[in-house]
Amino acid sequence: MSVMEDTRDRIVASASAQIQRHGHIKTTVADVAKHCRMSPANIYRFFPTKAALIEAVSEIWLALAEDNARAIARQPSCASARVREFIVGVHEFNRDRYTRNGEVHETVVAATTERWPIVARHEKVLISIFASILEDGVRKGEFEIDDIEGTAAVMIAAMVKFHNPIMVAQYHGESLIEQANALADFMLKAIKKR
Amino acid sequence: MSVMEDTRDRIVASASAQIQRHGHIKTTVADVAKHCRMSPANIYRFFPTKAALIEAVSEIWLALAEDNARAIARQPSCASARVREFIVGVHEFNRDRYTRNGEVHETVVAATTERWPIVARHEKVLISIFASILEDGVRKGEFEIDDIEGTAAVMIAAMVKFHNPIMVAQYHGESLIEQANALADFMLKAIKKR
DNA sequence: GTATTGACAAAAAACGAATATTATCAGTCA
DNA sequence: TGACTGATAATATTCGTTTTTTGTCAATAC
Repeated sequence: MSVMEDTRDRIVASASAQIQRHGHIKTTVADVAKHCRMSPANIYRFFPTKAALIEAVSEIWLALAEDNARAIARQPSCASARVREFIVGVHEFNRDRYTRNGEVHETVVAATTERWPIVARHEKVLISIFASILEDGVRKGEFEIDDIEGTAAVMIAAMVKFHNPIMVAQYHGESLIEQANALADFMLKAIKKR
Repeated sequence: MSVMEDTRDRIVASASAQIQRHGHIKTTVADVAKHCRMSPANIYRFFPTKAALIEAVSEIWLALAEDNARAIARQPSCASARVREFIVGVHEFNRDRYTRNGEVHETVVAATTERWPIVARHEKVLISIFASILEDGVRKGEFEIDDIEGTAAVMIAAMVKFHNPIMVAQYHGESLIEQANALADFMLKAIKKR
């Protein structure tokens, strides 16, 4: 079975490379198959549809964003600093993807627009990572919050302008770092203990 | 000159009606001209391009949203209640336009996506209306805010998920009223005097 | 007997000629 | 003299056709 998983990974890696070059619309199952030296039909033994393949690729890209968020959450700085870093850092991650890897970003935008299941899951993960910062802040007496998960969800919703791939592309890739910092300042007022 | 302004208004009204029926893409300058019983060429005496005409129509629709926002800001309730009403009410206004008048909403979405100048102006107006609520709250000792205009801008940015026409359409017209209320609760914590 | 493929139907996309739309401007009409 | 139009060039869109792509499955190969 390991050989099958290996083949699956090769397909995903090849699809990922193709999409980065040509975008997910121009990338055909036949292209991916050719680069894997197999027939298009064989792809369908591993993925029920082309969409499922693209989804598997997108999942990896979203996981990169989650890794980035987790790295910020685990930093040794105080919780307030990490809240700010999360808001600004996730924005910058998205913006970099837009400017440096347009095809990848476009695929993530499609996933968001068409509301693929992986995106809802991704949002939940981000909320939970952000909640871990809040929880830490509460434990250390930095923050005062009743419902940590609920507050994390509300705060993530307030960050939509800076985190949502559609919005990041919408603002034509311009940096909203100043504004993101201002939002951090504002939101910290709501949770800081005094 | 009043006769010219009158003609201009007739053109805008006719275009508005046509767009509501058929959308701004299917509406042609010839259609609008026919309904005004004039030649297409004459439209161009009043508007340099079709886009300028659509913009004039959109301006009126955005003004309706501003009127709605102003009505909320002027209510006799306390500032906190008006902050909540603003957040929820502007969301509901957008959602209603999406569900009840899809073609109009689609045009506003195009204006937002393509960043027509009127949209930036509209956002500034909303910020200033919202700032008037904040100012009132500060004057009455309800809120404690340093930079009122700046805070208004940040808070409007945090409402993007609920106010931005693209986002409202994106969420498929579903009601985010619960979430909007939760955001109001959260943000009020940041500005309420204690 | 499991992995893989070639052949193929259904659906989608690309293409290109025919048609419609935008926008201009010299000229009419009142 | 100024509001308006008809004729028309440039551009964009539609629509029908061809080609490509997606997805299936019985047949093949290892």
